[in-house]
Amino acid sequence: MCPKVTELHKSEVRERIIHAAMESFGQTGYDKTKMDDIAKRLGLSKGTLYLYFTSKENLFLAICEHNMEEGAKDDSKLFVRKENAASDAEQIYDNIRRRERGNDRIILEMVVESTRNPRLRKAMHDYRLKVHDHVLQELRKKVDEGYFRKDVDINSLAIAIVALYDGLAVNRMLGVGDAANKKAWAAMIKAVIAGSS
Amino acid sequence: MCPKVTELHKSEVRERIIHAAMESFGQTGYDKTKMDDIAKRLGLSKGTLYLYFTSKENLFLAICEHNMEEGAKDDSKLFVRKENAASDAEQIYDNIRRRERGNDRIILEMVVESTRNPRLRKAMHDYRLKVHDHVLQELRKKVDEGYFRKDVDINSLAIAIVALYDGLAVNRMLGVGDAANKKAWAAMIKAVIAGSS
Amino acid sequence: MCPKVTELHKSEVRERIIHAAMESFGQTGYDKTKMDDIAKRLGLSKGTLYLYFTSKENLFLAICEHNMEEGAKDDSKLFVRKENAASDAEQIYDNIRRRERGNDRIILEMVVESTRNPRLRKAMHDYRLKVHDHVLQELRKKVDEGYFRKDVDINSLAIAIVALYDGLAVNRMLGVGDAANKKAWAAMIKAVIAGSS
Amino acid sequence: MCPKVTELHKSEVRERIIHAAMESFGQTGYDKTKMDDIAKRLGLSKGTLYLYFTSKENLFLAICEHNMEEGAKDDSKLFVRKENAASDAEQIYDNIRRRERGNDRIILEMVVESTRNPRLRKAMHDYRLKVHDHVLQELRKKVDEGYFRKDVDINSLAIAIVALYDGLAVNRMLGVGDAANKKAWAAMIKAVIAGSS
DNA sequence: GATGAATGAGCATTCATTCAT
DNA sequence: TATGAATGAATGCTCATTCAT
Repeated sequence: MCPKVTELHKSEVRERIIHAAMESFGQTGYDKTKMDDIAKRLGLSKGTLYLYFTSKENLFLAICEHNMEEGAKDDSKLFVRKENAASDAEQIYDNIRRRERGNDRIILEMVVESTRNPRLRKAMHDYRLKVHDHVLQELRKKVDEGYFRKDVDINSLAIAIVALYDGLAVNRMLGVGDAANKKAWAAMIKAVIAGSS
Repeated sequence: MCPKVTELHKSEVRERIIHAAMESFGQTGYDKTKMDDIAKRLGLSKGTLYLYFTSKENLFLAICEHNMEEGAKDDSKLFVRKENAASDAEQIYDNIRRRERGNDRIILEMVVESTRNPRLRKAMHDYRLKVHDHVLQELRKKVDEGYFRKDVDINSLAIAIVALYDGLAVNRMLGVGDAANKKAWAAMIKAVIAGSS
Repeated sequence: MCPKVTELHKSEVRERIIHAAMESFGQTGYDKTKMDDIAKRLGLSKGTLYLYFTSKENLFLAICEHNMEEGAKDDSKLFVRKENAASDAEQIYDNIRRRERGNDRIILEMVVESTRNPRLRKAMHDYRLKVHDHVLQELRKKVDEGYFRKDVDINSLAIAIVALYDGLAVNRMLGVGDAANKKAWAAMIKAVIAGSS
Repeated sequence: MCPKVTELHKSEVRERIIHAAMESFGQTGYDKTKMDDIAKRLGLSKGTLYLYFTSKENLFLAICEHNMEEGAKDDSKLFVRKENAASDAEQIYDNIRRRERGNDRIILEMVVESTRNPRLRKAMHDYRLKVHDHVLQELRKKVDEGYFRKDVDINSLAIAIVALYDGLAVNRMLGVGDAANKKAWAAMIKAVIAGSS
């Protein structure tokens, strides 16, 4: 009778499932996570999950899309001031980290899975291009503002910066401490800025 | 009957299994790969695999160790000449790529899996440190040779360079073309060299 | 609030459910039909079905009983005139067909199910005897009227005629065209009449 | 190493599974029969069934095909002597009954299922035509031998005789005693013979 | 050593049924 | 009365692992 309440409720539950599933998939991995684990985490029954997602795979894909939508909303600045590039860089690192706290593992799984699932592959590839573009715009500003030389290949640099960030995620998963990673990020960014100015 | 022949044979078969399993795991993923797939790839029977490896998991771990031993043997140079840093960098990228041709996916899986398997985690963490160290030595030479300034944080740079490489592997898995990745690598390395000299 | 209206309404809805269920069961089969399918067919909710029938099985049994009540009401003539037995027979075939249009499948299911459900078994067995009896009365008239010889085993003939009709239903389900079935019916009846006169 | 032994064994097990499944499906019905029931009946594990049949449905179809092959092998005479048509007919009824002892239910299920499964539908329709043809040949002989009049529509009669038999199977399932069915069959056949001579 | 038939625990998914609203 | 979200028992199917040959 009151569609709004129902709709609200439905999308709330959907959201809750996505979050629980993200945690489960993140901790246990996609294949080893049982639908029942996710349900129990929520105090729901297995059957309920299937009211919201038609299959385990679709639940996973929904998570991927959710993650990417969250990411796409984000248009935070990358560089702030030239003057103190290093501490600026560290802050950027912290910002990105904070946004995706705890998602490292599931993102890696998404990457691996995307090599086998065309739908996911397209979504992630598109998103990747979007991220590249976002960084590229930031770099372009640096060029426009005269901080970077005009002959710098900012396109390639954008790709590399994103890759650097991803690589540090790999490091974290391998047990490399976050302090060391942050320093590595800052050192690299600093060197790049120095080399590009 | 000659034990040496038998031993030789055993380790040859072991090796073959490892390679077949690497291909299967790489293409299909650890969980989705069936022991039977690997056996068929070799023209062997499932049962035979269990004569060489006590479980699927141990086969996977053997692959990880194998990969890391292969990597550890490698002591190729990273930087050659300062003069043409960019093309030098491109060549390095190609060299690494050639060594691990097709292993991207399985390495990512190894990373993910390592977050859940202590034994694998330790092995990979140790290996990672070894790789960092290898790059660090190369950078130290640059400092010693006077190409890099002494105040450069080569430790962090080493970590970042390795991360950059890993991040480009992620890129490749997401469908970013290898040419773009190579350019990104070269641009970054070039900028770092410029900024560190 | 007027109980009569409510009662009327209740039995109307009950009737509608029975019809929708008959269609669903007929098309999809008892086991493969979901309560939800029936509900949707009626624009009702699943829960409502349970206000009228305590279980899927009871709904099915209600259908069976409904079908048999409908059949029991029927006291149409079987034979009309001796003179034109064949066309008479064809007309009879058409009449029966018209009465149970589209119910072939569900009746077969009812038969099969009756072998497992005592309550249904009894109901259908009783009904069968009633049908046999109905045909028997018709045959008896023929004997009385002198069309059939007195030594004819009309009891067995009645059973056989009903069986013949059922067997043609099986034929229809197997894709034997209705024209061929009708001709078969007519030929048999004609031969029987000829042989019994 | 010894394919014959293996092949023999495999087809023996296949056969055993088919028989066990026929019993289970016959007793419990297709949908209500669990793969586990069939396995237990054989002292096998569920998994083994799947070594021989890729799915429950395919096992069912294999049974159908098996039944029809068995039926197709059969080329027993229908009519023997004109002189004592009735007892002859009773013997025929017994013969058919003996051949398919206990298969009534599963055959009915096959009929019902065939209306939903194209592959099964075609197989059963083809088989039905074969049976019609078989009876037709027998009737043709009667015409040739001069027992039946030439103007008898033996084609339709063939269809009707087969239908009559099927209808009696329905009777049996509804609890009509076999003695009564046999008498019905004999009475009808006798009347037909009388009416066709 | 090698095989591959057999196993059975494990899991995704379905759906009749319930019940709070 | 009617709803439909939630339930959870039920079941088809998979696949790592074992073991008799």
